[in-house]
Amino acid sequence: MPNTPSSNDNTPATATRRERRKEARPGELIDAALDLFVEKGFAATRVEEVAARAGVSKGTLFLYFPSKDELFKAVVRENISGRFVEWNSEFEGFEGSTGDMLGYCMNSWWERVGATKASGLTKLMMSEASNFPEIAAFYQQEVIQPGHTLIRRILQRGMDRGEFRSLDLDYAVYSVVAPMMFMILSRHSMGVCVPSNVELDPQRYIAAQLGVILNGFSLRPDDARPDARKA
Amino acid sequence: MPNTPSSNDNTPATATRRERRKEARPGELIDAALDLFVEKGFAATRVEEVAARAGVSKGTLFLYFPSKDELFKAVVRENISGRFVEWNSEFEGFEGSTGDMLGYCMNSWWERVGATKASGLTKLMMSEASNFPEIAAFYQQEVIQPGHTLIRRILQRGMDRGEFRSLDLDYAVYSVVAPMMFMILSRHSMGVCVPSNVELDPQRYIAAQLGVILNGFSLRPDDARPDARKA
Amino acid sequence: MPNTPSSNDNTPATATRRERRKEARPGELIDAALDLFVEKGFAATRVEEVAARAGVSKGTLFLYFPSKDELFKAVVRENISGRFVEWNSEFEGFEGSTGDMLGYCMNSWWERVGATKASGLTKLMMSEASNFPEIAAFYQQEVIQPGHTLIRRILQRGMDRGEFRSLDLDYAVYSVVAPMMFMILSRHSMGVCVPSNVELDPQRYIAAQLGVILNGFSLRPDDARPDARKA
Amino acid sequence: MPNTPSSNDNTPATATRRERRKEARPGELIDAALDLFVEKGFAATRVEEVAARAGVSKGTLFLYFPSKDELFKAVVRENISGRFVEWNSEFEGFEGSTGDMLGYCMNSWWERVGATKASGLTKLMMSEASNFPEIAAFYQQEVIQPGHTLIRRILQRGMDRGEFRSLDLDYAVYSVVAPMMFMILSRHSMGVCVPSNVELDPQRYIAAQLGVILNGFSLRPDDARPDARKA
DNA sequence: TATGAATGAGCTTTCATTCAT
DNA sequence: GATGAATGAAAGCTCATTCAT
Repeated sequence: MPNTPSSNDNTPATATRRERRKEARPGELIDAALDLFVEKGFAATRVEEVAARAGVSKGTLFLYFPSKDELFKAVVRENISGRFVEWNSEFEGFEGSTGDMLGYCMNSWWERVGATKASGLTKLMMSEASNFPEIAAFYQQEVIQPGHTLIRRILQRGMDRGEFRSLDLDYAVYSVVAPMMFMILSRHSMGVCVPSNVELDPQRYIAAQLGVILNGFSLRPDDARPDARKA
Repeated sequence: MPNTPSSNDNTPATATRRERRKEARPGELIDAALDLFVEKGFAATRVEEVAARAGVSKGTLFLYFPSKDELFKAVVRENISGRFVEWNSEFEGFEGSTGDMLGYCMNSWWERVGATKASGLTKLMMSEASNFPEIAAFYQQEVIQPGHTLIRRILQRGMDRGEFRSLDLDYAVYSVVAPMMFMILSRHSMGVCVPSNVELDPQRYIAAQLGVILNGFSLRPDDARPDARKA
Repeated sequence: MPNTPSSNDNTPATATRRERRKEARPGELIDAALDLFVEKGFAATRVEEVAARAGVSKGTLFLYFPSKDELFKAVVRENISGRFVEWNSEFEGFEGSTGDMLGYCMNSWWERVGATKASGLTKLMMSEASNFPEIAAFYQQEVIQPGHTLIRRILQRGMDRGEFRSLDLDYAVYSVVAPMMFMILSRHSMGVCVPSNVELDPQRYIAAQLGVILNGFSLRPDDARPDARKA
Repeated sequence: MPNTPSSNDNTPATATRRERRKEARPGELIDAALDLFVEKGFAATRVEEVAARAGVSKGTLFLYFPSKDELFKAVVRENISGRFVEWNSEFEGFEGSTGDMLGYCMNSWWERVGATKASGLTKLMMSEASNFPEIAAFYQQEVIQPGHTLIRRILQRGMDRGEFRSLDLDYAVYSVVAPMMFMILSRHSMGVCVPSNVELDPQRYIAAQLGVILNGFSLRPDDARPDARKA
């Protein structure tokens, strides 16, 4: 609220340094944790390191997060699952073609997650999910489910509006998801996905995948009739 | 098999049973380790388990591999060896349409890799590569490069024969690779890829992805005069 | 109670509310601590809980008691104060048989101590005494000594009046004390005294013990010529 | 088996030092643990101390006992619950009067448990049971239950044989148990039970309690008739 | 005086690695 | 060569105690 500076005049200037610290702490810890989790993985990151990077002691971390698990969940919430409300509402208000919509969706996902440190969390889950079932369940519920639901709704919209051909929805979702996941992996897995000395250009990569997908989803001349009657 | 000594005639007669045992040890340990690393991940696998599964003691394992890290490296090196010779020669002799070829390729990859223990190796690399840079480089050279080259050649063939539209080859490859990698992940990562209580059916999955891809690669009516109207 | 100032007239008018508060603090903390120490033991009670129950912050507790240990000592000291004056005077005036007297004594002890929070103090001493030698000495002087003396006097009265047989007084005292202590333990020690799913009924328990004790103290026919035949 | 030295001749003298250590380890650890648990309590004893006192490292302790809890259980089994088979069989074979039997029982309990370090375990349970429910349940099952059952059987025998009067068994048990527990407490609780400068003499204490109890259990002249017909 | 954020020693348990036998 | 007993560094978490405000 940069345009309502006077409205805070009654907030005492006495908000002490300590109080300000206290409010900032969770965020500082989450930032530090994101860095380290992404860099070293969940198991290999020691809470003491996280605390140290945030400039506090081990005990202080546990003042704000009751366990390492909860710290991780907070990191995920802050960096990924929190985004879905925004995306969902963008979907609701979108006016253009479903193809544009899908493109917008993939590109903005890339900007807000894929290109950021947050994408490291996805990689991390792939590596360590099986060792931390509770975290895996959380991630699955907070990230995977909403993501799938959103994409499903987009594809459904395309079919409803006659823009896409009739799709096996349960599986078509993965035509969108797989390239994105793959992109993340390629950025975090030391060339285990992509030939060395190749650096994928995200924009071009997304454009290419989108091109194939949209062409793949589109009505073929012969599809005109069979689907027409479906409605 | 102490009672079938003659069946081993091709082994030098000078190799006593003990020596043969000794030579077999590393292989047995590597097999056991592959199973366990794939099943539980690198960190969660205890060397004692590996030794036990190979039927030796913990100490013995360290006789053959100086550390757990080295054991891991041996596992990967041992299991990657010319996996592409066969496929390449099949490509040379293939007669049908490039669409069929791609379908054959994906399905046979599934049968020979995706559905087998070998896919565990892929998963292993994705999870652990960043901790073993040398191994990642090795894997990338022995597996990633040849794989990409093969798919590239297929797509090129499709374009050359006028079956596929003009593709950005560097990126189109991933339309094929990504869904396959994703499939492996979903099978090895405890549902961090796929919503819980959904079990992907490989055949249906591959069929669906192939459907989208081939449609996506295909010439559109307007493509006849390639890219003319795109602008 | 800001609106009932006159009701406190007997408090010196010079004591401001804040000062009164301040004087009450230690007592409130000690009460809270007694409850919690009894309920959960010394080690398992967190000072923060004590402070919370007393309605102050952790820091405030340390303003009044320099350490958890000192808090414990204060709890015991504060709760032991001339618990035996009353009983002693009742003993002086008692008119009935010594058997009735003992029964009265045990039952009233149960009502006034055993069944109340005060028994928690006894339990506390039994559990923690060895960690607080000075306190143990204090308790022993203020509680154990007077208690023993009282019971001794009762038994002596019984012998003097020919109601009880000749007893080894130093040890007979424990026939009375032991069952009472045991009762307290059984009520505070999670069934380490009494088989699970058994809940002792105090009245019945006391009646049973008293029955055995009185029968045990009573003159036997042969006791007429005391101890004569024992050899 | 000091009289069968030659029977061990076939044991190879090659039982290495290491092997001998290995067999002795659990016992050494249990002994060390008993000492420390009794001296400092369960919670306050660190496993590292136990290991150190047994002359091994922390890790070694966990080679033999999977957790601190299990170590404690082993200590209890070794020092208390193991005794009940012996006691029970002694009960079966006992020929004398039930009074003698009870006396024998109390005295031998004193010798084998009460007078030994093992009695510290009982004190420990009273202090810490509520903080370690699993251990409390174990103790209750392995020690309290069998003890009560044994005493019950003795009292029942006395009643069956017309030696004891009709007793409220559920509560009479405590006439035996309470004095014993009390004795233990007095030895471990720094004079919280017994006046200072009094050192209870166990033999005399037990004799005195037994005297009162047996007299208390015995048939009174008037009991002769009513109980006589009960049979 | 009162607060409560911050600290850090201390505890149990795990497991790769060593080495005497 | 093979064993497996022994080691000890680490790691997550708790809580009495301190001290800036």
